[in-house]
Amino acid sequence: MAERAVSGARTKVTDCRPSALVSPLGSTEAADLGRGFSALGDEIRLRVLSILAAAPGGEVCVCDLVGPLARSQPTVSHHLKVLADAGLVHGDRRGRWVWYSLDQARLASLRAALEVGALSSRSRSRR
Amino acid sequence: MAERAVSGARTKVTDCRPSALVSPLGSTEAADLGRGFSALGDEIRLRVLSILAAAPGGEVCVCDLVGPLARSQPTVSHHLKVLADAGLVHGDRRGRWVWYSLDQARLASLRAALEVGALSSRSRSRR
DNA sequence: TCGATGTATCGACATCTATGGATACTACTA
DNA sequence: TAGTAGTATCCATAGATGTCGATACATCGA
Repeated sequence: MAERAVSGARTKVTDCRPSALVSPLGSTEAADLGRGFSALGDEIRLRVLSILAAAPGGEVCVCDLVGPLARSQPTVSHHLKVLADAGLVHGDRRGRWVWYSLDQARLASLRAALEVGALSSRSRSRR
Repeated sequence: MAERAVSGARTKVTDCRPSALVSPLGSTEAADLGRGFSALGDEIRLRVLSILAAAPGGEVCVCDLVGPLARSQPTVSHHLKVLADAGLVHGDRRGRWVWYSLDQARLASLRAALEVGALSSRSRSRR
């Protein structure tokens, strides 16, 4: 492989073959994290989470999201489903309304995954 | 609006109008975070970050990614561009090779954004 | 300068996703 | 039992995205 320059100067290199570099993040875990971050990768959904986080009691009725988000009710419902499927929020029906709240554990696990240490080693401390 | 049940019992409610609930996360910031998380929302790209994080010296040559990721060279290049555009990695050409490394500050800022406190209040501590 | 090698870009394609209107479902109320 | 209101699902559509072969670009060595 192309050896790293240990201190500025490169060692003599003639080829660059795929090395024994083993990804410390397995496909399964990467896929799970990917689903979580993918759900976070949308402005509307981030604003939903933000509203939930800021709400007194930590929960918000769907009817209180449609207005601030400036999206149709079906679209808001769709985003809530994406967030729920990703494990980031949880809906609780009470009568006609459904109240959504954050899943802080899931949020914390995604946050933890962004630590360089977590990215590079999953050997121990499986969150 | 549909008032929250303060302690189990709901107060009498007759309607549910959009409230003065103001999203504490502005559209601009949400869009920027969204770009970051969107880049993280892919298995291949997460594995790239993982490999970078685990690499001695914190950097890896593109040629050492194609094999482990089991994707074509153009595809790997595409993903690296997505990560770079999102500010998550940085490429450095040295001769024929390009070495990529993590942008740990960007990673940290995304991680910080996932704290419930950060989600709910951006008033102070603008990271 | 020419050939070889590593990387990025282009082009095309299949798939995924955000969006919202129409509508079904659920629960409250008269 | 209707009628009403809040939410979810269905459907269609436009745009975004992942993938890779072909090819252009950049750099090194002869």
